[in-house]
Amino acid sequence: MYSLKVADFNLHHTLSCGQVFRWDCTGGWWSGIVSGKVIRIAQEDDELFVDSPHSEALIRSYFRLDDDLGSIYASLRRDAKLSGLLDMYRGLRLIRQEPWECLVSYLCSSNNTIRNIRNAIRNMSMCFGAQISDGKYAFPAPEELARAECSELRECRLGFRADVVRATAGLVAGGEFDLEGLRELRYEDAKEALQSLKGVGPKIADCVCLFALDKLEAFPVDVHIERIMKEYYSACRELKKDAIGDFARGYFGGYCGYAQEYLYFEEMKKGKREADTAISLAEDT
DNA sequence: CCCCAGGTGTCAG
DNA sequence: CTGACACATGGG
Repeated sequence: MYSLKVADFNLHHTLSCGQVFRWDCTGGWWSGIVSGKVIRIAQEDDELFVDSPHSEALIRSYFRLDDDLGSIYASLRRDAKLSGLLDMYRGLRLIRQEPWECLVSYLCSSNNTIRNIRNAIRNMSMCFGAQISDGKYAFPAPEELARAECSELRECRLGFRADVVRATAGLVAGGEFDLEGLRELRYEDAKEALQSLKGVGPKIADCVCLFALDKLEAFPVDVHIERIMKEYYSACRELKKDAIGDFARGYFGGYCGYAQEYLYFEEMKKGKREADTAISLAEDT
């Protein structure tokens, strides 16, 4: 167990905003699995308490604690809407995910719910990943998923996504697709390369670029982002998803990926508030 | 039994 | 190039 001082960091926002799928919070402590090792972590004010075999350097890299949020915020304050979100969710940071787990996670995201995505990832890890400790499993390597039968992946509740996950695992395990190498490419080239994979379109490619490949100018546009962008920015009213991403890059600039995360978190919380309201209204009747 | 969920591939027009 | 539709699975 060790601690480290942090500034402009909010652990809870960072892990709750929907960018990662394998973290859980109990009693103020978050626990997750990164690079095959368990991390337990908690925050009190500007101090982070870490219980993990991972080094402090790994933790700092994973949570992007070296990003200068002050200057990123300054570059994003283009309007009152986003500016309000930056203040409301101050300290929310992008996470530097592992490319392979990130790619598979978002392959599972198409036409799916967060809950089902989390279950599929947990099932795959239990079936094909190395056991770390009681009930804890590493995310399976490409070779491990490449060895899986599609029927076994179906049993992990991947649904129609089983085929593309297995095919992608085969390409990455066989060295035919150099996922790690994409980090060296420009954003546009990395995105194009990802889209050559079956099951990867513009949205999933942008997620991998942003969450795992350090392409902070990526702006994934899903149905939620499309909705909130059209609500906040009249220029987006008539635009399609791809054009909304281009608009965001031009409007917010090179750190628009950070803007996307705040907008997504807000839209997610708004949806949850509406659902809670609907429940309480139903209880009233 | 309807609809929807961090989309994408396919196939008419 | 554009729009409609299917796709497994779980939940409202």
